[in-house]
Amino acid sequence: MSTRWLDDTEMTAWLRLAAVLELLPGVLDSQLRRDAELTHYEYFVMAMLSEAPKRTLRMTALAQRTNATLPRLSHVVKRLEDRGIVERFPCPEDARATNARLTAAGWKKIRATAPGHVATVRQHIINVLTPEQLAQLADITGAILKSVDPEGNLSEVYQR
Amino acid sequence: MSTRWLDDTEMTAWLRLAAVLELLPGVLDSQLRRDAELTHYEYFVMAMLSEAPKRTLRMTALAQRTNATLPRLSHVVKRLEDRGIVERFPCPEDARATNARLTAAGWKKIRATAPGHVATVRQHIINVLTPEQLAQLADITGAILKSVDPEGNLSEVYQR
DNA sequence: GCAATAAGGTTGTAGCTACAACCTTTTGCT
DNA sequence: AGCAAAAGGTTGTAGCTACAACCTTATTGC
Repeated sequence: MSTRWLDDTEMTAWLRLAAVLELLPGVLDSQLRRDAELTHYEYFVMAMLSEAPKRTLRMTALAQRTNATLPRLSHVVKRLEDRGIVERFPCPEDARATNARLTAAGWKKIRATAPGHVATVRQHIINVLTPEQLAQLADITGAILKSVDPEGNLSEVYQR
Repeated sequence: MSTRWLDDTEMTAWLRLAAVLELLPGVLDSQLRRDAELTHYEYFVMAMLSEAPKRTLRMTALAQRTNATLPRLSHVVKRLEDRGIVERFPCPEDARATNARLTAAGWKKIRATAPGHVATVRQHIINVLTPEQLAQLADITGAILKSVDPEGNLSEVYQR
């Protein structure tokens, strides 16, 4: 089985994407950690809860929306719970399930934190791209997500 | 200071990019871990060494090319050294510096591992994009890298 | 010349994630 | 009904990364 290697164009695109994968998470994490003692993933969990009805979601649904495994989410939510940012309670309809809800303190915290985070995203992503490039980026990442997560088990943000 | 929030187009592009940041590393890592007991970062270190003259680079240069901090690289190289994949030796020109060199076993290992890794990259990135999108991706990631790493301290893969 | 500072690396450790094991409740089958 | 399998979560732990502290050798300033 002979390998088809990457040509120059393919290699450049891939190397740059790999560099972004390596560097961008650190940039996001360090702003949030400095300004709010949060990781980007923790922020994202709070953001998804804040947009949900009653600021509540089942753990499984929350894991999907944050593109994470359930064990990872479980650990993160426990830490957020210890900090008074979220609370967990059993789901009435299904005794197996657990609901996670953003507390009042958590709601206050994400409202205080969001502006700085959005500014960071603008600074490094939105503002450095043209509107056309932004649309291209949505299409490109949509295609990649479709192949990385074919069954749509995780986030559905890439679905039309 | 009032915040300018993200509109729908901006939000979609960013949510999808964030999902890729979260999911793609795991896909790459698990293929390499399964087939070669390597993380993607370890593979990348080996790849950069394999393309260098004498398969040797100074730690600082290697850290730059792999978009990593020196402490992280130092730990990784130590583990690779324990496995006989790389070797370290003092740099003759500068007594402070350390050189890292890919061993014969390391060279053999990356040659054996590369086809599977390239196939994974093709499957999830290259093959799901058109040639135009690939060029767009290179430009977009280039712009992001320029803002994330303005001084060009790290990788120079984004420079024209 | 010789401190002071910078450059190049290594090491220790806290904290986060992946993976596996486990428990409980629900669903499906017959 | 009753039992097997699936769904929903949690917990334990190994391993990797970030951050800070530290050591050694070069370079700079005066």
